[in-house]
Amino acid sequence: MSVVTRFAPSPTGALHIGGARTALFNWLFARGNGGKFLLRIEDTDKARSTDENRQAILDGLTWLGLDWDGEPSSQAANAARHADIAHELLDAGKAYKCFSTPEEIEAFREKARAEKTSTLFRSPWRDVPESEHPDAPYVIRIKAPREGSTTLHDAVQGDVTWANDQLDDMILLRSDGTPVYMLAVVVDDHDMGVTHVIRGDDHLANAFRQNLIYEAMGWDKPTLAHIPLIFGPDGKKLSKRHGATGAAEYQAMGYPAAGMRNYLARLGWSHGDDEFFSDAEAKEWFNLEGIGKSPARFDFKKLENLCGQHIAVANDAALLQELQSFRKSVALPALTETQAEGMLRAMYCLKERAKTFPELTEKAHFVLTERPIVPDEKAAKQLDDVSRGILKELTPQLQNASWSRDALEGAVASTAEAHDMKLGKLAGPLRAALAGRAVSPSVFDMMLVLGRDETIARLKDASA
RNA sequence: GGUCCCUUCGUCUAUCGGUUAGGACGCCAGGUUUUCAACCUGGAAAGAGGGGUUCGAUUCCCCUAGGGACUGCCA
Repeated sequence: MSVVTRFAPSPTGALHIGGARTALFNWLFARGNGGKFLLRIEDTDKARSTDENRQAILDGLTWLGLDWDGEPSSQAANAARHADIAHELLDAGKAYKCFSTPEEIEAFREKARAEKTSTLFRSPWRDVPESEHPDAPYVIRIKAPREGSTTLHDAVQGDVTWANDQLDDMILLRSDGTPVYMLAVVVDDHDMGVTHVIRGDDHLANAFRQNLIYEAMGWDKPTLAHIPLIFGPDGKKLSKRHGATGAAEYQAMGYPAAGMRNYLARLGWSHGDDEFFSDAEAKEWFNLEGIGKSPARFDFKKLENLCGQHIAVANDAALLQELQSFRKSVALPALTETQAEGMLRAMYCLKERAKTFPELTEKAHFVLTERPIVPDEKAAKQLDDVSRGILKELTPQLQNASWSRDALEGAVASTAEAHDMKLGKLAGPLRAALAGRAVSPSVFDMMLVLGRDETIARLKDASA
């Protein structure tokens, strides 16, 4: 049986970073096993679902590079099918009509809470024959067993056992005839042929409710894998006050998608001591056994470290392309053709020193800017009269040097020596003249990237 | 309140009864150095607590504590 996984977000908000990881796990598992990764939008809550959220989720997955098979399906679109199943269960005597009103139920719960007894609602209609049914709105409830216990095997959590009397006769169909999530997931998962349900462990308890439907319909059950949630750095559930909860926010901060995937995969899953790995390796290695049972905290430092490593080994052209889409995502103008070309020439010395796209851009300033170079405050300090004099002296020497790294280093070193100063002392003003910044790649790399004419011109500008 | 789940360095984790408890990020010290980043060397740093089981427990069981999830005509 080939693997089919799915990611089933509800479009009631943006793509949460925890959801992104769930999607990633499903994607890795499917791709690593030659299976399919499906996307299903759980939009049965019409009041809270929006098209914007739906699009944001799709965009987030796309940014992360998680491609799904086929078109995303809409759960709401299958409502008729869900209702059919509810009626099938009703006809089979495995579900029943309940005429209790929401008010009655709420009153019961309130009383139960006050008396500290179970708030599980026991419908009085469970065994009332059809002939005694009133002509009133009703919901369809499943008949849950009240005795014994149920043990479900979870690939992450192991065997989990629930007493059946902890299960209520959950609603399948609302009084307006619309299906409820708990029914819809099961029917859709079954219809879509989902073999492995990998989802957040906030659904672990739901699994027992959903199991009722599988049992009643006699359907094959998928393998379950409930993964722990992601916490914020303080160990509390990741929320708004931790800053970034949405995948889009990480995109806006300029983290490369490959680094994000690596970090997220490593958060709660492990393959021995492997920390830094490619997508190909992740797909090959990913398995349910490697998923941990305890919640993991989000660590920005480690994210950054991995992102830096991924940028360093990335393909130059691909990096440029991702930089461009990053700029687009934060409403920055696209790099011009000239800038892009310069970027490509400089990439070899840029990518080893950046962890994010903003950092990459900052270090690339020397090649993105044009003459006249306007030094920032720190760079301006380097260009005092003395150092400008030395630059002036250095310029003709560079002009005559063969444009190789050795020759350039030689010229600069001898000029420094002539003034009885260390190379580092001269590198400051030189950097300021070439980049207009106090932080940049090596001055020699800049000269090599800029070329003779541009380098000389910038030096003349600065020492004039 | 009830039910279920979780608990190894600050953080992510390895270990699947016998290890000087390993790695990574971060941190500290030193080195390299042309700024930043990177890099090299070294270092500090952990089995929540208490009971069992066992020749031997981080590993298996129980209790306690702490954390979390669920407990909707939401998903």
